[in-house]
Amino acid sequence: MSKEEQKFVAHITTQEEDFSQWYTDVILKADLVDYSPVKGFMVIKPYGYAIWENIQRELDDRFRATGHKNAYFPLLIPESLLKKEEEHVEGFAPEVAWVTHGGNEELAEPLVVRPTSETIICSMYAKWVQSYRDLPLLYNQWCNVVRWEKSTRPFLRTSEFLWQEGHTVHATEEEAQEETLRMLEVYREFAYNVLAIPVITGQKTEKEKFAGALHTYTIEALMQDGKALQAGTSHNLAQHFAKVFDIQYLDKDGQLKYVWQTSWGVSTRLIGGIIMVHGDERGLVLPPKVAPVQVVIVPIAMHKEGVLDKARDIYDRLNEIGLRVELDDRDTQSPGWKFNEWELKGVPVRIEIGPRDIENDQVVLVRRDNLDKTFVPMGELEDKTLSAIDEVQRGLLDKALKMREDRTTSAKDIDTFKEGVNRGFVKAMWCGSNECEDKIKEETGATTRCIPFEEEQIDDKCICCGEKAKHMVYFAKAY
RNA sequence: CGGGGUGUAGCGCAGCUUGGUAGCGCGUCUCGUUCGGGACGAGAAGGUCGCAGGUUCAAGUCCUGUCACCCCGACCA
Repeated sequence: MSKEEQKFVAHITTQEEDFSQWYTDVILKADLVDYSPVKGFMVIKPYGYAIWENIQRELDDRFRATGHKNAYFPLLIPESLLKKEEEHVEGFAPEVAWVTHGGNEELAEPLVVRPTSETIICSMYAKWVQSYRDLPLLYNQWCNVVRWEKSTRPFLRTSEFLWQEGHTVHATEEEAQEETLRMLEVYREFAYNVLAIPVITGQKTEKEKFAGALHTYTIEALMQDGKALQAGTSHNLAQHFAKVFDIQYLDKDGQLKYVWQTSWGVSTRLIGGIIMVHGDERGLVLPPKVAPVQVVIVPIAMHKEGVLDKARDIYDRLNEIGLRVELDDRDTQSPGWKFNEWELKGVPVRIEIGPRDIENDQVVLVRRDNLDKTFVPMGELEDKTLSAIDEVQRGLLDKALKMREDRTTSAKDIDTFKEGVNRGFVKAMWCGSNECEDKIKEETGATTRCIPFEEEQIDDKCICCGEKAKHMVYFAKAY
């Protein structure tokens, strides 16, 4: 590493030294978030929020394409509604925020700030669903939820977070199961193609499933420090909520029947995932598809005749073809300073334009993922920039795939297992018992991430108790 | 909620042991020179030392309490 680089990276803790601190340094210095006066609540600043907006747009398109409509349900839920489904209350009661007063009046019934909206939505669905002709209802909402967390970290776990929650009701069990898996696949495809994050898909164990669900499915991503991040979940709620909220419809055959339900969600936690999968020692590295700024233009010696005009011309041409471009024409910062700052902010492509380039009718193009520099003839500006954007997106995915592969092992014995979970995912056999799951967690710090859809036969015995194995499971330490 | 750490100018820190009128670097503002990987000179602005009590002639410094943040666990998206 050169002296200059050392000087720069000295501002950020290295990943190797302390990954958590690196994460905190990066999100603050890249201007994604700031701490608010309320414990556990973060301000998402414009640059961070723009990432979320891009995630929203990409996902929302996919939700619409699969027949869903957006709606909005209230923030506050009466205590009695939350308490209707037994497992659900038990799961969420310890972390809900209560509203007990309206103005100066104490409320007759306390309200909770939604930790998730199954209950209030079900109470409405009970009114809206009468006939099989009303089904299915395929609604989604973008909103905030509050869970009173004991320890918080920006994006990964905050007391309030932004998310989307899809809530659907169906006439049949099969339809609900199809929907559950359809949306999981939407998440998987989105993570892979948009966030450049390859995820493992599979089913959660009984212990790890959503409070009130029959089955929970998950997408699990691996971070560069070897810890797993649950990046999205899709639940088959069966008729658990339908029965307590009395959501029934009159079927073709004249019979009154309960609906079958699903719910699914991803949150601003995804932003934490992007940072920890792609980031490097110079800061953020953003996948072009969600980067708030895809191309930054840095003029060199911009006070000189023609430089700024040329830079504006480049800006217009790239803007014209639909790229998110920014021209950094601040006269308070030197070019070198700007290079470092935009790298810290993870902008996928940088274009430099100076007197020398103008003379040669070219620009300098630099990729953020590998810092490769190329000279691009002015006539090929649009083509070469677009292909560079594609290459960065592809490059990040390839790198993430390789990282996950390097950090995934399989284990037949507990020692190999322990080594493996210090590096990443471990594939191992499991007998299916809660006891073994607990014991493994206690001894190794690793939890079951999921029972993947594609299981391998690593062994025929449970890694913990040695009894006959039921499933191959992905284990990891998790966020 | 347990263990550890930190709160002093916008940011990063020193000062605290041994109480005596608050400092450094970066950034900011003005002017000039610069501009191809964190430029340089000159001048200037900016702090009730996290908050609340207490001890003292005197508290950033000592004592008590409290709040917040960070890290590691437990719990959870």
